[in-house]
Amino acid sequence: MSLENPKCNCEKCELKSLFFSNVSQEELFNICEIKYETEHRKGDVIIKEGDKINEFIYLKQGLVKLSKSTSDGKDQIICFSKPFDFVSLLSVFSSTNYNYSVTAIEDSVTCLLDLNVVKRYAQTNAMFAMDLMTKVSHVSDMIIQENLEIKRKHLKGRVAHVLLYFSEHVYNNRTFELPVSRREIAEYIGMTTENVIRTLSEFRKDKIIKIFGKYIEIGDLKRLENISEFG
Amino acid sequence: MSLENPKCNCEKCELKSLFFSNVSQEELFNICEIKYETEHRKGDVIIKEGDKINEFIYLKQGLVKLSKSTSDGKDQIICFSKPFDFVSLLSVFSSTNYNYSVTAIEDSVTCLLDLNVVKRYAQTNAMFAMDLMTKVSHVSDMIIQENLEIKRKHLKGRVAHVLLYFSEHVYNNRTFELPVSRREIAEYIGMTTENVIRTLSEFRKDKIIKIFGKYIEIGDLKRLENISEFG
DNA sequence: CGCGGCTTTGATGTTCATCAAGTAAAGTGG
DNA sequence: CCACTTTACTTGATGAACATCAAAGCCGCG
Repeated sequence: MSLENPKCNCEKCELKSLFFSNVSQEELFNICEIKYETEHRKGDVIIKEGDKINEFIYLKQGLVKLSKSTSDGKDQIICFSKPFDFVSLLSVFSSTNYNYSVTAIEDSVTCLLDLNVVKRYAQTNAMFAMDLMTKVSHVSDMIIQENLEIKRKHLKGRVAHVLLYFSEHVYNNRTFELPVSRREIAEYIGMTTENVIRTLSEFRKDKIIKIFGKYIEIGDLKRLENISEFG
Repeated sequence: MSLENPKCNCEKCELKSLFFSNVSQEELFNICEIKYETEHRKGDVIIKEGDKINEFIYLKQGLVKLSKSTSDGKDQIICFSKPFDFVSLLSVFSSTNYNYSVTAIEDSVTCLLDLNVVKRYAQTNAMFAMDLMTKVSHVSDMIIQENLEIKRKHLKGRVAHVLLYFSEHVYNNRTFELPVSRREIAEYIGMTTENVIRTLSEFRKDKIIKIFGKYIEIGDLKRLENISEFG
């Protein structure tokens, strides 16, 4: 183990403060020693549904989608995930194989650790295990809440919800570039592509949003929030 | 601490083998010392949405539903839970308050442990923490998978799915008593009560099931499975 | 340049929610 | 125990929401 290992800059990584806070400097070095940082272009598949889980992957930079393909060849999008939402965490401790795919929807950087090493540390360092659990629990909860929220809304409310999600939760901006296609929005909210497009056009006609291809500008935030809540 | 404590029969409890396997006999006695076993009648609310989380509750016997009420006063059912599916586990490690309610849909028995004590053990016993995490992770995964499954189906497929769920997953029998009302099925699959009833009636007319009030007998399993998969 | 995928709009039909109205069952208070 | 109220269940009629089908324009890419 070399302290000069160029890969080994984890002690500066934001990850440390998030869930390695109970891992000693020395342990961290050991974990870093076997880590791989990988860059992914928009569209790259990072994890393929069905693959064996051998690693502990987390998203350092970018944006990804979790999805699952149905028996009739279509895709369902489970959620979108930002850095530190630990995309690979979900099945990691309960399955041997991934039961969904992870795809970059923006250029992204992942950090890959050997799962067995992480597990070994978790089995000996209880505080670390607890931090992991809190994270797993929180991420799962978010997904379940979000799904309930979408489920109770109609088409317009769902589309409005997604726009607000990207605007507020991902980009913190009234103007942003949609990282997903209309079809992907449809796959996320469980409606057809055509109806997503029709709804966006309608919002545009009603001057609630402006559309420039992939770019969206929210013009009337209150109305959009109202549609999301009651529409 | 008394070994003759009448409450203290945890060492015989099935729970032990499930996720206290890495807890020593002595630790188990300490945990048992502060446990409360409670009986609930069908319909009783065990956990109320919004309540502070002070305890670690698990289902020892019976059947419950997890639900959440929407802003417009209706209910959404998140999942049904059998013993050892650890109903209170979900939010316990990520929130201070429950964000759903738990209600007995059959006469049930819960076991209540002090959350702080459980947490304290988890923070010192890494193997115990890992077992907990595996459980949390697995339960969450099941809920997410199940929701995706329902989402991709139409009315008939969803109703068929629910019938098969109770028949195969809960009762292991072609004949069973529905533990939920038609309205609750509707709240679970995200359709209206009327349409759930209509679909059940249709299945009856097509001789796929027999209905005697709450009792259901699956007559044509293959057709029901087919409807669940493709209908 | 042409191909495939993404986007858009319109027309049409299906699926489902809503409204209405009635029966059955189950709980409630005298 | 019975009248009363409420809740669950059931069916039909109607209209709204949404999927499907079709056709055309657009854009990026080999």
